[in-house]
Amino acid sequence: MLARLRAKGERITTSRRAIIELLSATDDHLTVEDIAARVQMTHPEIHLSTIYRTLESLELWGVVEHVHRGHAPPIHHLANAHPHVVCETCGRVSDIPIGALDELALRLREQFGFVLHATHFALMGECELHAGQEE
Amino acid sequence: MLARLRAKGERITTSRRAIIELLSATDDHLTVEDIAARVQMTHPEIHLSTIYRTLESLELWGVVEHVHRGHAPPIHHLANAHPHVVCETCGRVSDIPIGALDELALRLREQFGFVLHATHFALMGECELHAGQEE
DNA sequence: CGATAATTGCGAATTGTTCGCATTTCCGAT
DNA sequence: ATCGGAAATGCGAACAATTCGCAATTATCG
Repeated sequence: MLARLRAKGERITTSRRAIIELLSATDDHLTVEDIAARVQMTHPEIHLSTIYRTLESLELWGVVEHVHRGHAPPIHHLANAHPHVVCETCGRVSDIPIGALDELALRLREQFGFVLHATHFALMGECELHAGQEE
Repeated sequence: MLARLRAKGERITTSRRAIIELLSATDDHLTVEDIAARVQMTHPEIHLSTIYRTLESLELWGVVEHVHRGHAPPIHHLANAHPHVVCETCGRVSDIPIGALDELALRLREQFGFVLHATHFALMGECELHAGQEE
């Protein structure tokens, strides 16, 4: 993976390595703050703004993606496109299968010419534990 | 509409009246900043923080809703639940039919027990003019 | 190694939103 | 009509998340 970046002619720096390793090691859905906290456990010198910039670069290179979750800050993970659902009550993020939005995407494209980016936002609602409550 | 609020025992104030009138008069998708600018044309004394609080109240009472749009600030409109799509390139917001997400909602509920709030976030992607470009 | 362009650390600036609090306003009871 | 008290407002300060400018550092190439 680092090799892939090197092949692209990008530099391998401490923060890039640290963030890629962190995201590779977990399936969690991490906010920038989460990432900073964990990266800084081993590399306290890595500044928050560097994390923002690193994530931005990694995203540009297709290594990382982020997902918007309404009121909550976005989450980041290795590029591995699948849609997400977020419970508006407890904040839990769950993955849903790749393809779950295909039918919708097709319909939007045919009827409105709109090309859905199904992984760049979360579907919001209530998980089974909180269904029925309001936000 | 104002009568409906009065019936609920809520007070009718200048900012509440102004915001309801503004939102009733347009189909646009307005950010808080848009709302402030327009309301303040006729009521310059209405403070931005009042607009936030008024929108919060109106939302609590089911008169107004807001929709999240990823990077862009949320938009507000009279409660009139239907889903939205947002072009990530030009920012344009379009309404899509009530029910366009029903099938998806049903499937999420059956398979994951997840109750979709189909109008509390926008579907992101590219409109017909910008399809193919990246964010 | 040494040059050089990319990247970082850092703090300050921005943006969007919330809060505390003194003052004002709404509205039901007088 | 007007009074009293709760509710809402205006205001500025506080906050949170993110971006920026810039000097110092560092990864890579020759």
